[in-house]
Amino acid sequence: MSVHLQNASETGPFRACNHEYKVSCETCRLSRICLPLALDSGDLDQLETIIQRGRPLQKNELLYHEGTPFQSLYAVRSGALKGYRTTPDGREQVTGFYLPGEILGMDGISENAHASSARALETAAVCAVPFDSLEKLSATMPGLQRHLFQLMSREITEDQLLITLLSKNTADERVATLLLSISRRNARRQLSASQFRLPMSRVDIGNYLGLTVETISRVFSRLQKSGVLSVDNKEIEILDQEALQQAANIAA
Amino acid sequence: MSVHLQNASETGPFRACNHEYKVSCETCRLSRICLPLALDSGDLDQLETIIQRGRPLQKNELLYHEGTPFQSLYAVRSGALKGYRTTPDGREQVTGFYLPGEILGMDGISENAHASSARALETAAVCAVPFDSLEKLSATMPGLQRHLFQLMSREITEDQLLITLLSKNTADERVATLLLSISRRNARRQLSASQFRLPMSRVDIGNYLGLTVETISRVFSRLQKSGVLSVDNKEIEILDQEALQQAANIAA
DNA sequence: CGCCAGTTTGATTTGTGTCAATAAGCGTGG
DNA sequence: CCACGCTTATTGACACAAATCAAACTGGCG
Repeated sequence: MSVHLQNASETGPFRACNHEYKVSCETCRLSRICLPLALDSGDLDQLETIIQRGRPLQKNELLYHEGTPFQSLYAVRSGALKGYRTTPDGREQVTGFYLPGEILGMDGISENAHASSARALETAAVCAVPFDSLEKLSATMPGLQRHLFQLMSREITEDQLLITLLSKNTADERVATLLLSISRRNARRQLSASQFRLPMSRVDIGNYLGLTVETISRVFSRLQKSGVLSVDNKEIEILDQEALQQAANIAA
Repeated sequence: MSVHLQNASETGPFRACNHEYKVSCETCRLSRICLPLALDSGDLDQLETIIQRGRPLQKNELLYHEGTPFQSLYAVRSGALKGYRTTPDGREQVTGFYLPGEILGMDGISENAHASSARALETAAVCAVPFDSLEKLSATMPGLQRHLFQLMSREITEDQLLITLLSKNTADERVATLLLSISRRNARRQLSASQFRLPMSRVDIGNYLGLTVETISRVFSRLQKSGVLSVDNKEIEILDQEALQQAANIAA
């Protein structure tokens, strides 16, 4: 299946390396869309004390693996990751892509073990937030507690949107919707909404959208031929936002 | 679309009726699988004070509607409900079925408005738990806070399972998986795992599984002909648990 | 008892998967 | 710097599972 089945809790970046990665939430330009959102500077200092930062993950490196003990939530600082589950017959289902400022790992809470795996799609820096500390902290910080509830609730509604997409929409609509989602998330980080590089492969896109690689490729070709997109491998330019939204068929 | 678009917060069962529905978590036989799980009797008393119980919902009655203000989580006491979202083009996507002891409404937390709607599939009794009270309570009751996090986390992993099902499995596998899920949830409530009545229509099943009514009907016929099931409209008997699990293709 | 929503079954169409082959990136080492 | 090999992406021909269209049947409820 893969050569990257190491146990992240033993050999992962947060134990194997003792370098200091001098970054703080306070100076992080993602703080307004990340965990710190909604915290005043006093509370932020407390949060700061529990956050761990390790060496960046290499492309294809595993952050955590399904079944291993759950300890932390993770915030993406740079790069991108994919979340996925392995089906009982050994295939992979990509359940989400995680871009800077986004939080992953919440599916591990219920069983105290990760229900999915996470792998870096490119070199990626990640902050680890030990969940037991976060739990204790959130009991004394109503804003944090609420933010965590909201974060998990948002994940639920986003999963429901994906369920709807998979259940009701055509290949073209699915791809268009994903592109619009990435575009919007880029804009949120002050990046271009119309020009960007996809961090994931066609295989991952197809897997995420319940389609084959070939179909993804065909859809890209079609959208390019009709002048909606300019596609150069992973480099995407949205030429006609309007038309792309049309193609997504109002399922944003 | 529907004649049941009333605003639940104004005309719903928790305001319209002043009857006392004398039930308590302590005497409820669902308490071990519901919210009270993991609470000692002192904490339970506190929880008890915030829970509201209204008159039962009629079949097809709306519990809450997407877009309306979020106030409470709901626990199913009896009957069954479906959760669904309306797509931008007016179709419906069923996102889940809720049986006694199960909690719904968590997708409303992130935006303070319900992201989905919930409708009774049959006469159903429901407990409402005002979320702001629950939040305050959980700040002082670590067990409750943890339980809520776990509940939401479980919802996420279940949504991920549905995503995988929709993305990777055939019609037969999807139907078999749903039947096994309902069977397992019945068993959890001490009911028969092999004989039960489906509370939802074929349309709802198809909608939930991303298939048409006709396909659902054909799958039931096939499973019956091959001796795996006995199907009499909504009355289901699992004749060969083993074979059904086989049909679900290890995607439990 | 009759009506209408819900269900079943059949015939046909279609979007996407599968199989196959070529082409284009990209890292590695000569 | 180019040559090599491997992974990833594109394009085409064909197959198939499920959708669609159509019609008959069933059963619950007024």
